[in-house]
Formats: sequence, structure tokens, C-alpha cells
Amino acid sequence: MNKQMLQRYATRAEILKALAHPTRLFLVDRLSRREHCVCELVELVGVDFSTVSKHLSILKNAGFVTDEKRGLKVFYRLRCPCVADFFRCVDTVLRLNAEEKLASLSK
Amino acid sequence: MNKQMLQRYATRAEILKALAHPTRLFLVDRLSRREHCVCELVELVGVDFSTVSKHLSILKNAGFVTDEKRGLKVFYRLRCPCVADFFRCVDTVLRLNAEEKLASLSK
DNA sequence: ACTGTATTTGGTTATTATGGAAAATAAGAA
DNA sequence: TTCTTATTTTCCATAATAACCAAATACAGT
Repeated sequence: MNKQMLQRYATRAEILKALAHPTRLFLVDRLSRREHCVCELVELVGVDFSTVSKHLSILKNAGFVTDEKRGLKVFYRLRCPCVADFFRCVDTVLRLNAEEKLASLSK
Repeated sequence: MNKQMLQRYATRAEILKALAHPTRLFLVDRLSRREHCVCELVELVGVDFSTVSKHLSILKNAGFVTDEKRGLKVFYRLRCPCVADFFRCVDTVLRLNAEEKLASLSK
């Protein structure tokens, strides 16, 4: 793999990495329904607010969400509905895995 | 987030994490065209064979690929064509990011 | 059984990611 | 201005990841 190709895949890996964390998946799932301020998300997730804030900034840097400050609060919303594609594929893989496990049991 | 929900998102995050590495993305991309034995992939990637082997086992554990031993060689193939969805979404996000950067320049 | 080839596994080390505590920043209210 | 709330950033300790080398395993051919 040469430099250019490596860079190409590295860029894509960065995007995926941003999503590859339980808390961040949860955040994306929530934001896919409606916007939320950070304080609401902190409540929902149940970890330190600094942790939530950092997760949100990772999602923002990757381009999955955008933020908007209104008064004291910062509201985050999903930027790209295509994230549903991810969930769909992940669930397909999970289903395949489960089916295979089932099949291996009944042999 | 309660235990059960956390587990649900953690499982999905594991699947995504398996894909979130430049080399593994490259491997999946190659395997999406046709099966390859490990030695071919080692050639293509250009890192140590033990490293490639470990990446493949991560992809296998996640359920993205399956392997089959034929003689001395082990052949890997893609298990789920839905991986194309990932690439599509990732590229959409990348395009959005690039468009935004462009727009911010012409302001 | 012995040899050579293909692959996996274990060990080591360097790098990166994670999460909480505390400090810094931002903005509305008193 | 001072106080309070919301959020981000910095610092630090800990855990997870990734790469290579070396050793182990698997297997076909002699």
C-alpha cells in the first residue's frame, strides 16, 4: 500500500473510529431523532459532563454532528442521515453472526 | 444508560471498531472484489505477515469475513456485501466535510 | 520422520484512547 | 461587577491498540 492509498484509507478509518464507541453510538442514535443540548445528553448517558463533551467533539470533528450555541446551552444535531446505513449494516452483520452461531449449535 | 442498553451499543461499537483501521478497511475493500489468501494480502498491504493475520482475525471475529483452509493456504472472503453501505456513508460524510470547508473559504 | 511453506500466537514496546477532577471559558441573571 | 449555570479544555492515571520479532502450529511433499 503506497502513501496515497494509505492516506485514503486512514481518512475513512478516522470517520469510522469516531463512531466506534458505545457512548458515541448512543449519542448519534439520540441525535438522529432530534437535537439535544449537552446537559440533556449528560443526563441520558450518565457519565461525567466533560466526558460527554469530549465525545461530542469527536463526533463533530468527524462531521457527524453540528452544534449551535443558544444562550448558555449548546445544541447538537445530526448532520448526515446516512448514519442509518451504518446501523443497518452493523445489524446485518450481527444477525449473520447470530444465525451462524445458531446453525453451529444444531449440527 | 442502563446495563442492557450499554451492552447493545457496546456490541455495535465492537463491530464498527473492527472496521475502523486503515489496514482493515483496505483488506475489506480487497476482499469485497474477490477472495485472497493471507500471503497475497501480506504482499498487497506491505506489513509483517503476523500483523496482517491479526487484522484478519479481528475482521473474522467481528463477522465481516470468513476463512477457509485449502492446503497450506488460508483464504479469506467477505461475508456480508453490506459493507459497501459503510463506504457510501463514510464518503458522504467526507464530501459534506469538504463542501463545508469550501464554503467557509468563500465567505 | 524430516523439510519447507503458510499462518497463527505470544511477548514486548510504543502509541493512542478513555474518563474523571479541576481549571478555564462563555453567557445570562442579580 | 459578581454569581450561577453550561460547556469546553487541560492534566493525569489507566487501559486498549498496533507493530514487529520470535516461537509455535499446520500441513503438503520427500
